[in-house]
Amino acid sequence: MKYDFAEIEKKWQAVWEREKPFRAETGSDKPKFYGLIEFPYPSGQGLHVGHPRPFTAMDIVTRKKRMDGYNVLFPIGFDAFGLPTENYAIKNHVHPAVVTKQNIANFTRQLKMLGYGFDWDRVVDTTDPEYYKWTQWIFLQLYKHGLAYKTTMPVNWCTSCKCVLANEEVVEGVCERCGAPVIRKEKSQWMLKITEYAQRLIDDLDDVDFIERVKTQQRNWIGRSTGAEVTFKATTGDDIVVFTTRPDTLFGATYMVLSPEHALIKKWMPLLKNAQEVQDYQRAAASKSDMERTELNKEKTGVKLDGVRGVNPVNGREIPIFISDYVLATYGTGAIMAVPAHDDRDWEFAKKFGCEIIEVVSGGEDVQKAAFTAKDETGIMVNSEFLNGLTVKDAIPVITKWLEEKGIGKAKVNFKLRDWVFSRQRYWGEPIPMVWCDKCGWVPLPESELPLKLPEVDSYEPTDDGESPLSKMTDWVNTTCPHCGGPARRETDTMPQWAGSSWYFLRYMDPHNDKALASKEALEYWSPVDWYNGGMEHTTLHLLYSRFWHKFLYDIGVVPTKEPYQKRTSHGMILGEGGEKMSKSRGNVVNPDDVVKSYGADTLRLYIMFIGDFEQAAAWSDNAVKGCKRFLDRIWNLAETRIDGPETCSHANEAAVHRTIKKVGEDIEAMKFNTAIAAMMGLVNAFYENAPSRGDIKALLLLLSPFAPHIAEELWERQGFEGYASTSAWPRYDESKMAESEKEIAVQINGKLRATATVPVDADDETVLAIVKAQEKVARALEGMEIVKTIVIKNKLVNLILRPVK
RNA sequence: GCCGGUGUGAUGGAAUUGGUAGACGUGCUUGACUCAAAAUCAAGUGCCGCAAGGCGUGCCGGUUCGAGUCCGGCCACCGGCACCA
Repeated sequence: MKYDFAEIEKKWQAVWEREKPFRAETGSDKPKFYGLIEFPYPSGQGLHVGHPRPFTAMDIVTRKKRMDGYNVLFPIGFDAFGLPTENYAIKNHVHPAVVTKQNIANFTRQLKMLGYGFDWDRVVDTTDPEYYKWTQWIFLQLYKHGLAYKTTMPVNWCTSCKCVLANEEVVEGVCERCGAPVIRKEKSQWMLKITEYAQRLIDDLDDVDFIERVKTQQRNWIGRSTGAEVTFKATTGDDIVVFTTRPDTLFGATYMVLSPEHALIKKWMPLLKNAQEVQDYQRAAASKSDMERTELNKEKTGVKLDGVRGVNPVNGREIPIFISDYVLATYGTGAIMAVPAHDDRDWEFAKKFGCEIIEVVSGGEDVQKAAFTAKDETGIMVNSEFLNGLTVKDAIPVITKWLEEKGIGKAKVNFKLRDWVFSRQRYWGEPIPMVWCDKCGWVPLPESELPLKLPEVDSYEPTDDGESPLSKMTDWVNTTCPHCGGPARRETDTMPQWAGSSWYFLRYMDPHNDKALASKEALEYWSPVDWYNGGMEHTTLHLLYSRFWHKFLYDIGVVPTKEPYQKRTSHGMILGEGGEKMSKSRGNVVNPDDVVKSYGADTLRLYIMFIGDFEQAAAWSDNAVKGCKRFLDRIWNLAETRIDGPETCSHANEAAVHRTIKKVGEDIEAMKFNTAIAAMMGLVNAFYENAPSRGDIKALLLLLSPFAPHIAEELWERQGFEGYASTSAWPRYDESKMAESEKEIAVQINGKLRATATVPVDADDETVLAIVKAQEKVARALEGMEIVKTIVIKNKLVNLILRPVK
């Protein structure tokens, strides 16, 4: 019979549906393993071939863990709030909830078609009120602990989505999602104080097993820098506080720069002789978009304040004050001391505006020609009174202590991370459970009133004035104040897409609980997630946000661990056939439905893991898919009919079987799925040379089971083995059975490969040398030569160093 | 500019602690089966050379009996951050 993958896959999927062999059991005595993948956004296009890569990888890992005797939680759900659904709803006049339902049904069909061992009883959907009740609950806790606040500030505004964005969602000045330009807009927004957790979000990376590039990317994004805050006096008597990472260069500060938005400028305006010029500059800076500010990151501009000067506190020198947009209002204190001799940006500005450049660190080139910025021991302090002669490294603590003693400065740490803008002016998101009362201000909804459900509306379009569509729903908006009972209005903005995904992994632990986001028992049992695989694009978004929420939940005693995820890995993208990104416009999108139809789910699973290094991007190849199908066909041919005999390995294949068991097991743990499959292919090739015994086949089917579960199960049944392959124990290997009796070793002469020799394994050096020297090629090379040195590496090689006999 | 990653046959990619470079797959060549093709099975396939032999892991140099792997110096490409003081 032919390998009828369609029939076989249907058959076993029905068995899994009925018998639920992949259900997780909270509280089991077995050791637990929680494997997590990023839950998909159920788009209208359905699953993309990019999805099966991480999904199959974690399916393999968890299937193996199950076979190793673990109680495995491998859940799935849907991150279903979001703009594409809402936009589709607007265009087609369907309710987003209806669209979401259809899309989830389609995704579910596709995921089941691929044979993943999810626990389907634990599916979560972020748009389900029973789910977002708890998202809202977490928001209320954040509010009650002072970590959610509403404020008016300039925010990122996507001109196409008509919606504010978090800093993390702006990439090179454009919207991360739609690519439209982002402008600055003053809006009143809910904010979450992620900055309060900045230090811990860095520190606790030391305790988790994340791949290095994830850790560094998070550290870079949080952007910690240490230095000092120093108070300069202005000639008006005002204090100007600056932040610097180089307090050692204080004696070289020859001017100051304030950001155009700095508060003191307004106060000084009447004193300025060039007030008009200053105001013009402020206006010009304000109208620049993010794009212009970053892209035009070239020529420095600025205006000198005419009428006010600063005083350098270390030497009492009066220095000019400028305003310039190269100083950011949102970082540090929005003001700097400029040390042109030792900072590239200050140097450039000083050259253009003719400011004095004073060297205070020697060891570089002429500071009139370029700034000398080295921070290490190469520089020695000069022109700096009591710091002279010290290295930069030694000078920093000395000057910091001095500033503290004089009361004009102190050590200070700054972060690039900004608070999280948490409001969106859209319909399809969680309503923010807050009420505005003219008498009481912002009042949180009582927890008993959760979930605050989205109202039914007719139109989901954001309003032209940038308000949420909910603002038009007067019935819903107008309410009573939970505090005083007077008339009040609901918050009409909704939460960002990232809200629901910030805690979903907790809900999986206890998805049907209506008393808490999850029971204490479930949280204690399953926490933390043991292994979380996901995309690099979520490193500064989802991963950072969910770590923040989890730390907060830990602080208020809800969750038992400081960190949500013990291990984080990341997969490379699947590219189109030509190595380009798959996209509808390029027409190179591969649909998993088509592949399954032509080759079957097992072939797709195998191919997507065999395609290359899991962490590296890989290009799809229709031809190479066939190789994986061939491999399964070859296994089918070997095992289609029952092989009788004892369930032990055949003599001829024993070593190969044991080596493959070891290799496949280790490779799965190391995410080297491609070489695991290569090893199995090698074993099958060996079986074509030496017919496999019943035991040989049994081992192969068990190894294959996590990768290609349907065919493995079918052949397992045909062979008449007990139970199911997918719930059997992972095979064991025996090192002593892996060794072969003979080994081919390399024979080098003067370090160059000249021959190979077959020697008994672990033979002593004399035996090996005797065999090697007896070889014709070696004997010929030895003529007229003497051996100067002999190197023998057991079971690997012999190297003879020769020179002519004199 | 800073941080991280990658560079290996026609091609996707393999190579423990430095120890036979190119596993496994694709493609290609040849043979078997077939009226024929596909499929399948078998053999071959880094480059130059009839051969002996020589040359080969982005480039230059070094350490070593021996370097894809270690050290120094470059180049190219990919990703992240970017006027963060």
